[in-house]
Amino acid sequence: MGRQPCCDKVGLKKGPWTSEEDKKLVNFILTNGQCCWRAVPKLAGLLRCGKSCRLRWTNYLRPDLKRGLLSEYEEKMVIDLHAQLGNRWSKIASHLPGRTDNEIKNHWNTHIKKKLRKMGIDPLTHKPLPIDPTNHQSQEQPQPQQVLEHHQEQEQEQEQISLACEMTELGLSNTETKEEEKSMEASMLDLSMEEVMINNGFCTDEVPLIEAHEILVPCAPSSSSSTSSSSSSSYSYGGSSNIFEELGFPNFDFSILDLDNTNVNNMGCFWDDDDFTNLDLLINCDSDWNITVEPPLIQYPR
DNA sequence: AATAGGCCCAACCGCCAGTTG
DNA sequence: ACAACTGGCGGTTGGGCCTAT
Repeated sequence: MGRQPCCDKVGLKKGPWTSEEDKKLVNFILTNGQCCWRAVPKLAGLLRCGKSCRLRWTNYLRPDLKRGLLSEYEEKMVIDLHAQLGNRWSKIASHLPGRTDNEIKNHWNTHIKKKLRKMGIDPLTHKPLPIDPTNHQSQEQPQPQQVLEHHQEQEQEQEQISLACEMTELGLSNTETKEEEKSMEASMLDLSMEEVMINNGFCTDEVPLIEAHEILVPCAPSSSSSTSSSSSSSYSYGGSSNIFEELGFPNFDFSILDLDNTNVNNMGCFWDDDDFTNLDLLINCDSDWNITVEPPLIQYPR
């Protein structure tokens, strides 16, 4: 017997999500939590495949997502992690709080790959590209000495980044400002050579991934907007630090969550019974969404 | 102003691993 | 052990936006 499709595709909508659909999905998940995705579209009144709902939520609607381009610091981390993990985007994303695998994959394919090639580095192997003898005069192609120098720079950077990765593991990531990044780099440089040596053999597979409760969710609009820039996307909700705001939900301040509480973990705690008081605050307030909150149907363990 | 081409990213597809009965 | 099923992952693509001509 063959594998069944993930959902009954007849009559299902495909393509870009409308804000109305987003509202329905967000409303449903805020009310009921993340449950069996297969059931979500039916229960939420969406003509979508469950998989599509899950993707939309995880890649776009999740309130803990950072928006905007990756900062230089994040980019370095991605490069370093890619060198160690390869195209395991979800693993890489797990080291960058607020970033999705899809986002990182896209950024890699559109920006970083090109950047590395331009610098004479093979994005697949992270080693200097072989010099094309037929094109050695090319301006694009760096001279061997340049490549070597750059590679040395890269190695130095990677040492720093490895340390940064470790700090991320410790929950010290999520620097929001250039100043913080700089001070972090500075403090990284203060670490002993011994630590640096240890980190040369750093392997992310050998260390636990960052736990959800270790992720500090920014309350204020992310400064990523500053890094994200001018060229920030003009897509429907692009550039916003808060999708709820964009969708017409009142601004959701994550500071209402007690981040020091060990029970608190990113979204997990979000759905705890105690936090529905906060959700009430969020959902019951005036908005043209006319959201009516019913008691959570089922609390699904995550 | 028109348009062709490139860029970017949200979303889809197909496969795989894990879970359940 | 096996089939059925779900969730998750990585690769790919379609279409809107941007820019150069």
